Amino acid sequence: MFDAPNGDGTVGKAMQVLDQVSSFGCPVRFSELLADSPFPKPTLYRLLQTLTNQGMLAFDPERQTYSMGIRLVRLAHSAWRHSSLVPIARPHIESLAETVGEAVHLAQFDNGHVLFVDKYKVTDMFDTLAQAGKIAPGYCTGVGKAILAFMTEAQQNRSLDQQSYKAYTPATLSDRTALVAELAWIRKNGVAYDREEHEQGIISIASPILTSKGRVVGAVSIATSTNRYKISDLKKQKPYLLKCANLIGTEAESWQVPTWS
Amino acid sequence: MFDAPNGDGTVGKAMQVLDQVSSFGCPVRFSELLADSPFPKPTLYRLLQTLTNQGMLAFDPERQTYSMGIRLVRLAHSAWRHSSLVPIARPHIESLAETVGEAVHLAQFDNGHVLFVDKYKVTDMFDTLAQAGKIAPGYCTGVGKAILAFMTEAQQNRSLDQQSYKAYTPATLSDRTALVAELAWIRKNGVAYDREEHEQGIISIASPILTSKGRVVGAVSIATSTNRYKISDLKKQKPYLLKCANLIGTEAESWQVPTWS
DNA sequence: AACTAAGTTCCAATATTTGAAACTAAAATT
DNA sequence: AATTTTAGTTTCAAATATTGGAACTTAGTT
Repeated sequence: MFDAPNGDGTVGKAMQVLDQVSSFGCPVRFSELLADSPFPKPTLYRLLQTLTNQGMLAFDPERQTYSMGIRLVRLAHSAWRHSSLVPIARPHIESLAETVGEAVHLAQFDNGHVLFVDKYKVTDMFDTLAQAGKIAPGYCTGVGKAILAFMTEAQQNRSLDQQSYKAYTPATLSDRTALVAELAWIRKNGVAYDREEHEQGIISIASPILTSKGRVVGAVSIATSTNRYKISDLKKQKPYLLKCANLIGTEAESWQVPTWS
Repeated sequence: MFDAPNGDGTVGKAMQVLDQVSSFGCPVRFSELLADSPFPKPTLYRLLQTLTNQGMLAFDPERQTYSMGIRLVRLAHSAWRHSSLVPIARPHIESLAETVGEAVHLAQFDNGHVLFVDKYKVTDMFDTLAQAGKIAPGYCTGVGKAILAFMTEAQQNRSLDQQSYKAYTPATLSDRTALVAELAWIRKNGVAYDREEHEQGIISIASPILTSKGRVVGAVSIATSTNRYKISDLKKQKPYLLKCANLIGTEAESWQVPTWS
């Protein structure tokens, strides 16, 4: 065996534990973690201790529970400001949202998932923060499909394997074959549509953000609700969307190109 | 030697590297990192590789630079939603901001620094996200002093050692003795004032958030600018501020108590 | 073409991590 | 109150991953 299945040493294991705690989404006990951990008891125990020491996790001694640590917020602030598309994309997203009068999302890809890094909605500017950092599946969102469609074949295969293909709604493309066909269409068409595939009543049109060399670095979407608009209405916004994605792509070029494996 | 000065094993070192990259605040080359790294070349090299593999860092192959990884944004989202005071404090902060008509900040402590986890300003709801995750020094901010004043002696000593005591403005308390005296006063008085100690023209009144057992878990502040108000005006808001801090403290009690060492 | 600096790999010495088992503390049950 | 069960913590020798000096390979200069 060469090229271990995953996990680089102790650090890799520690990150796996972080993910696990994060996946619980609420303070969690040692034994709950142990129950579905690949690690033996003392190993998990020490990893948790180390991470807590480091402020990556927080431990509540009264309830004996672990949750995500505050240090992550500081580190992520850095990531968000410097490493994502946000700083470049902000002005373009704002102006697109104002032109079309609907919510605009900016997303990047992280380990098979779509990660929303910014959002702008004309009416309520509220939940920007609540949205940033949120994740959604790749196979059933507009932004997800737009990114998947324009990946290299190797990246795409790897990502398609990571999808759950759970049918969130009747419209969800819930198997790989259907998705692959759709991706081919998207690649030809240039934009992806979400026809209530993730959430009933929510539709969107999404465009990949490409660098001049054709590398996908993220996606922008215009999202709306079915009781306001139909897919055919979104289709009319395509030129604005493409222009926005294009501007971001060009500027991202001369800035920074993140890597996903 | 027993009990190493800091750093738990490989994971600790990896986190140190993350911090270092974060402190650059922009994409950074291997050699720049190496220049002020305590680690020898191959060690640093491998840590960077591991972290990049894990998505905690992003590597731009064209420019050969590292920056913070997108995975952190996902992890921090979790932290922000579940482990901070934000979910409990939100409504109270909003209502305080509306009562007093000024910007209200919510902060927690992270490794000697003040970490802003939420902000509410009546007029512009814009930069909530831009603010969350931001850090500021402990010794020269209202929230920082409020938290320091109410720590246990052990925590306080540890934190006082971590301050830089840099004089940001003429009003900055730029040595430990002066700060200790001020903290004693704050402890007696119940609230801390920032008299343009961090930023010229910005003043604030801050209250610690205490649990019923007297444990500090964060701080709230009302901040304003000197061309609108004076410290004596802020003093009048003290009862509202205390009430808000108190409500948050009580609710935080029955929720979750994070640990800082 | 020769030189320099930046980035990458080797490999034996070394320090860390590992996990079965033993132990302790706290609940739950008799 | 005594006993059993469960959850959390520690031990320690064996197994393993990490370490870093030095050598090597690129890429960029002069």
